[in-house]
Amino acid sequence: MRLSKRSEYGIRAMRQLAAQEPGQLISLREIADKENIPIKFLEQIFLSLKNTGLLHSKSGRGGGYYLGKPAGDIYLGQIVRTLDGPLAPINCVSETAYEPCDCPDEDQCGLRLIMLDVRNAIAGILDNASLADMLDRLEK
Amino acid sequence: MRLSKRSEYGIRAMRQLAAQEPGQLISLREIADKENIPIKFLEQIFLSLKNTGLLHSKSGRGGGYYLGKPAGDIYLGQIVRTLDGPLAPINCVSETAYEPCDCPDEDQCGLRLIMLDVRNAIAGILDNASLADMLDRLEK
DNA sequence: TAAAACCCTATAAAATCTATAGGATATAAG
DNA sequence: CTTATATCCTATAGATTTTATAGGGTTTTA
Repeated sequence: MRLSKRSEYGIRAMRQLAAQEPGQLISLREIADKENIPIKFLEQIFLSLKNTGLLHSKSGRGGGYYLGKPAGDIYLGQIVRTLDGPLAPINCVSETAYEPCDCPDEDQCGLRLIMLDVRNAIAGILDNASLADMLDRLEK
Repeated sequence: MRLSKRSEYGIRAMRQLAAQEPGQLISLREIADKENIPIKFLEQIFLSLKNTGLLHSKSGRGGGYYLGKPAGDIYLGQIVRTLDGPLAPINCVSETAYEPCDCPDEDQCGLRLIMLDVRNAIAGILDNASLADMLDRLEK
């Protein structure tokens, strides 16, 4: 039930961007240094986040990254799904990557129903926790 | 956020035992056949479950496995922790494998607080879902 | 035109997960 | 008392995933 380094790094990096004035750029190097993340690994992570629109960038000298949406509209669930794949513990309870399992009746499989609860609980938290929320909790 | 095959197999196998009359033995072979689990892999899984007391066994001809406790007292949380390790997404929110992270103040780290919610949600479900509950849900 | 930044793909290195192998030990039946 | 059947236990192979690095290309600004 682990959060990968990939996601952890991604979230921490996004938090740096969220703490910035909206639209303000930060370079990869600066974020990697501040958060102690291997820079080339973070580059890959940012590439994925760009592809799903959570991040924008500006190339060239003086360039950098900035959030694709207001920090209040970026939820950890989106970040984790982008970087780690589905939140669901097993595919037969996934919203984004559903695949049938081979139990005879999915609606009567106790294991599946419990894992569905787990999925819903995880998604309920991560899909309601925005980067802005994360910063707020920090300030309290 | 995935449940390993190891845990899935373990839970499914334990469910077979839970469906039995209390104290009734089933052999490894029979369970592996019924649940379509590689027998030698299941053997390893059972070894771990025996070590944590969730399973007992009887050697020799006519031997087999049976639950170490009533099905109502064996919770999925225990099985998953035994087979997959801690439920927590990151170690700094783990009850069973706590390790400090390197944020300056853990009580003010928004990421940690959210992951703590996630851990508590997962544990809240899996530590309250027994094998007996799982069978009940099946019958409804 | 040179420096600094992002862009993108490939690959290496490490770790983890899944599965198999094989012999040791225990028990019951014949 | 021997054989068949089962668990016990450790080692290791094979596959996959995760983490990290490499390296060259493109864009932009000074």
